[in-house]
Amino acid sequence: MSDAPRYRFAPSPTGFFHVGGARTALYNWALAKKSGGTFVLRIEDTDEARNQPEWTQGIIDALAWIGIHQDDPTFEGPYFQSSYAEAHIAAAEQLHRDGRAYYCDLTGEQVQERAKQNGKPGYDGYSRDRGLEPGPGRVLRFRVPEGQTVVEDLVRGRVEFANDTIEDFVLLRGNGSPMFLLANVVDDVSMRVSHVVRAEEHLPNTPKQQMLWHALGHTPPTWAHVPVLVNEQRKKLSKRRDKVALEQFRDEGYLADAMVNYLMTLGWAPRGDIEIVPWQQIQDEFRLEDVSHSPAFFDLKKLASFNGEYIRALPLDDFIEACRPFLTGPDVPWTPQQFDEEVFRSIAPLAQTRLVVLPEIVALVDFLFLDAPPMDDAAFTKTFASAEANAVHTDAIDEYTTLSRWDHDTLKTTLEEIGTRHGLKLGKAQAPVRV
RNA sequence: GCCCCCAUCGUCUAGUGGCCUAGGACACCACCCUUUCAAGGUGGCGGCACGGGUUCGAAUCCCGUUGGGGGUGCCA
Repeated sequence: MSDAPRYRFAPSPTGFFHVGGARTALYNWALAKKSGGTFVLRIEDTDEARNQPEWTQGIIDALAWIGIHQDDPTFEGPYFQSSYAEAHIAAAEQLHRDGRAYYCDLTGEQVQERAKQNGKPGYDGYSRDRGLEPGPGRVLRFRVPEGQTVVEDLVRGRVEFANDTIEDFVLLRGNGSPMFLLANVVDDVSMRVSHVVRAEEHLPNTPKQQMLWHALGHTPPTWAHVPVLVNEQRKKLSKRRDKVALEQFRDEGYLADAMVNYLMTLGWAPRGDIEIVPWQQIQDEFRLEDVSHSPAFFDLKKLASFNGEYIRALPLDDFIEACRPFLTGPDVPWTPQQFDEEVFRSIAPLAQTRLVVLPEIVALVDFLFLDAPPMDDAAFTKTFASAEANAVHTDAIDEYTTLSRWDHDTLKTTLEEIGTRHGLKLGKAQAPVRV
């Protein structure tokens, strides 16, 4: 058995891939790659019914987009948590036999009632010593030991929890099915996970998992809880309020490299003063110990800036290929007959410095393929407010129509002359023509 | 309520007791370049939450306050 580190990445199948999850995946991936270890993908849901194949495929596709490929030797999985229920239950029963867990017949309501009477929230350990046997409706609870639990966290350091603040949590539901916490630990043990790198929101349940590791007779993994990504209100990014689906960024014309680079600068920074760096450098330099402790605001503006830089840095052919989906899709305003690949090719270098996201390419080049391209009404009204502007425009149409040579210099000289005739300098004269 | 985490420009960060008059990036502003818009160049604005310690010396260590966030399910 190899002792190379094994990093597990465990998203739940929610129908889309969260940008925060993407960053965590990238952390795990960089570490696995750098160490010669393994990236273990586990689809996290104990309920078989919720595992939709297309959602799993969505996760795999999204991972592939950001460079985490299923066919890479570093990649292992996907595993489905729901298919290991038997092992989870067996582990729970073992815990019961060992006296580390006990059955309880209180319903959720009864637990709450007792809590109210006690003046203390949570389960009070009512059935600890009642020696109940398993039975329908009875849950199996973990017997939290006395003392304290110390979590050694790679990004946060030493975190202490007093065990008496942790209630005897449920391992098996009344219907016998395993809870996520248990399932997680059992799977981590059997998949020989050595490093658990996940979002900070999981820190409070880490002592529970750690106790389970010990109770099951194993040494807990190395923990690392990375800060969450937040919105402008400093709240954790959520699907309801915020744009968080990685797939959406992909579809809206963000480059994967830009996205990856940007995500990695949230909570971490490469050495030196340059933030835009190749993945290889990120992979080499990334360390969990250097990850920031505080939440990071996901800034669309900065992402846009990164994207623009990455677009500009693309070799021409790559740029053209990157634009293609947005030039030939069903939403494009021109017909395939109107679109001219060669014409596009010649103007592409000019367009390349003007894009923030790829779909903007359409509005930039549509006048080349359309008889009547959409106009900016505001700009039109403003520009054509003066008589001179209208005159320049009319003259330009006349003269451009009969021009012998249609090139940069001739066009410019002609327009300059027209402008002079109407008392306008080139800067002003060209405006109506451009509009 | 209880538990846990966090705190450097508006934002993302560098900084691990003297290299800090706190560096970079995004955003913003100005100027340059320019036939437009961009791109590019130059410059500017702007920050160590507060109060106590420790130390010859603190953004950096300790304590407290305040503020923010997360967790507290027979969800994952």
